[in-house]
Amino acid sequence: MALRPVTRRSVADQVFDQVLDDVLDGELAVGEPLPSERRLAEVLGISRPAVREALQRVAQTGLVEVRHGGATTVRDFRRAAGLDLLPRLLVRGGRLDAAIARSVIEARAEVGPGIAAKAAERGGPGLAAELDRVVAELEATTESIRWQGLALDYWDLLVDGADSLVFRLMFNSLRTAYEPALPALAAVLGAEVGQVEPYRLLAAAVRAGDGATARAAATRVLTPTAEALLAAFDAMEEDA
Amino acid sequence: MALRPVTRRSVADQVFDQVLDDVLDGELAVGEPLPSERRLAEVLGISRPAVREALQRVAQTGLVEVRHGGATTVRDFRRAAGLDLLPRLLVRGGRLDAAIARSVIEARAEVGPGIAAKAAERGGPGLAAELDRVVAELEATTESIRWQGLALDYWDLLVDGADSLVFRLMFNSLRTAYEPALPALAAVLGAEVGQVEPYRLLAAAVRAGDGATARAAATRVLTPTAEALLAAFDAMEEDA
DNA sequence: CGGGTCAAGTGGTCTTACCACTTGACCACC
DNA sequence: GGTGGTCAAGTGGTAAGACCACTTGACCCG
Repeated sequence: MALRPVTRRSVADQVFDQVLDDVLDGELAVGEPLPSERRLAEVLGISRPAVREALQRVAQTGLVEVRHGGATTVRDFRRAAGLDLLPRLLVRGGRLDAAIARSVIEARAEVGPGIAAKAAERGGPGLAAELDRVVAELEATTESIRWQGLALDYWDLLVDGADSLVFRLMFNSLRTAYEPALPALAAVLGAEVGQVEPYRLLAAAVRAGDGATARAAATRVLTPTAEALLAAFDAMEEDA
Repeated sequence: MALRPVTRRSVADQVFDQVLDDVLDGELAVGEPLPSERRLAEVLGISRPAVREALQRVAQTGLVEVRHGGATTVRDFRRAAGLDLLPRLLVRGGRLDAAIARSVIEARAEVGPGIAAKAAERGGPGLAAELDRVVAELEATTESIRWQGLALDYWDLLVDGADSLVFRLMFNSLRTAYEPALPALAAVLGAEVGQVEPYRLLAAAVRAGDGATARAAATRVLTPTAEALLAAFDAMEEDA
């Protein structure tokens, strides 16, 4: 009996999602005014405070601008939104957006090695020991989803070791986007299970405090999954 | 007569800021429950919907978790927050946080070259032409603040050229954090005004479509300001 | 001790009313 | 012709009070 947590979404949550989707889909053009709060409340059959909660949250993400006395208008999310919007963009309507996913992989390949280098310079043997522990678990794991989860933990440790709040926040945003898609990705990445060696080498570079080597090792950690995922996306698009 | 826009902050905004600050300052420990919405409304002398708007927004940033029927509790923002929180962290209480600023500079140095490389590979001569236009303006500018503003525009173009949504969103978040501090930074960076050459070389690399050269050129663009800022922060801390 | 019950407290929602602000039309006045 | 004042309509901002839905923990029972 496989039970899944029951989800109860508040009305404000639902409105929030609806407005977000409409803006991201372009159904609401940039500069266009939204219906008034009263009108939205009436049309949606909910109270005005509920509408307000949703709109205020949308405003905080930068997708709309609400002006006292004036209309609430749609903004260009490509200009105004921050990285926190990524999870919403990556998986839309329950489906992965291949273009965005490619962009995520690119960014990962670009930023990851830098994090590894900083971690090597600052983490010390304590970090290396923790990494080794995860490596040991990786080695003993055959299940794909769990394997990917451990890989994420591994990077979590590296980000901690890099001791940079900006990288930490970036990682959090990326992880939040990545995690919901993990089961789907794990299916594609099944082949990678077992390639523990790059992770071991990276941990060794961290232990040695060797930033340059860690940087190169990180690239070797990231490249296989990047290539597998990109190939999978290409195949997906040919299907469509 | 130097007029500045009048700012009217809603009560929900003020509560939002207060709670955010209390959490970031650690006045509210992780795991600790917040007062109930009714209690907050009473203590602050405002209505409950106003409190709710604020708390829902705080929850969206990941700093607290609100559970129906249970208490609203503080979360560890280092684990839960995304990059959108950066502006709030960088400047706290009207003052720049040196540690965070260092982290921003680090990240910029790490990510910037990658963006430049992608832009060179994908931007084409059209992008190069736009960059050259900004370079010409840079050359003609002696005022420090305006110079920094143009530098930001230059990077904005590069990010567009890189054609990566993730980098775009990262840049937006960083820019939002950077911009309020720009006047203060410009004062420190006054010496850099006039070093247009690196920007010109980077534009040339973009025109040539040479990613590797662009990467190196970007480093040369970023290094001078990075060093100047780091030195300034060190001096700041000695004062204190 | 396991399990059911219940009351208290909390967040979720609705309704209604009023305040503050923006907008645009209209109109005097120079 | 343009300047500024006035006003009404519409919008977002706020308040108050009442219920509903849920969690928690104390309590009681078998």
